[in-house]
Amino acid sequence: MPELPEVEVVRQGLQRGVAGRTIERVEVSHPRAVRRHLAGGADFQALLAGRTVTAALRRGKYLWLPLDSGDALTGHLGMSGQLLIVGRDTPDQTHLRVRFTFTDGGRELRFVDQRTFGGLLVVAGGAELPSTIAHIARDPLDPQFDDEAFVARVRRKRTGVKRALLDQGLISGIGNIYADETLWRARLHGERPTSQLTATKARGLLAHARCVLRCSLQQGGTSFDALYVSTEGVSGLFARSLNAYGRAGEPCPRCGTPIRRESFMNRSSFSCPRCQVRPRARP
DNA sequence: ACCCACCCCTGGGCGC
DNA sequence: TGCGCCCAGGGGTGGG
Repeated sequence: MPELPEVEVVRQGLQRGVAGRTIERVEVSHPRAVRRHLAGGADFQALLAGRTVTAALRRGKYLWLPLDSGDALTGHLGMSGQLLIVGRDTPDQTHLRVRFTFTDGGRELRFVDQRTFGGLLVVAGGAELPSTIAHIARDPLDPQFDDEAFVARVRRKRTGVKRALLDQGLISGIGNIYADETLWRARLHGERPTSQLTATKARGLLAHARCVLRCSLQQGGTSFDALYVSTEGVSGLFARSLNAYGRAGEPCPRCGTPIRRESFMNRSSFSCPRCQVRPRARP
């Protein structure tokens, strides 16, 4: 569910609400939430108790909290994960999976996840960059993102533009919503072969992606329902600014042609049939 | 290197 | 009210 803007909003909430605090106790109430911590839930809890969180960092859609031990509490929200910072007297959420209490007696951190596609793990020595995330590219809002390297790599690929935008090893943080919004802005169909992009077009694509991500971040991300919220339980407002995603049958805000929905990798793609002409040849 | 199907889950919406 | 479908912002895997 959450893509870069949503995850970044959560990161900012963690930085404000958890960084500098010392974990007292960890309760794992659903083993699936820590399935990627191969040593098991008891080990997960033991590695965290008494540790101080030093920061809240993000790469793409992954988050991590560096610890004073040099390890990193690492997480991915999957489709429905939430990290909520709530008072101790807040009733347990239906899908509460992991609870963290802190030695200062203040608000708890709770990992709540309806579909359990998300998960947490402690990566040994991963404070700088957890090894489990090392294969993820930088995101386009990262100051160290290398534009020209991206342009060269994307043009070398033999695939469609949408697949490239969703390739977290090439450019991270973009999911189905922001891929469709980026393509709508760039007037490109997602099946357009990346090899046909001129360097100028590729730079433009990147600029459109940045624009969409920044704009969404400013509005707190996209929330279709209560499944995506910040650490404070607040929904984002970017859904009202979507031009293509989820708008099948509604007029294209640019030309009025009804937005089409197409099947794509067992999901959906939304685009304007007039502004975003489907290429004839396959990638 | 890439593509596809399929896996992991729960729940909301819809037609019947 | 119930049932069976389809759908949903994620990634990972294994076979072709």
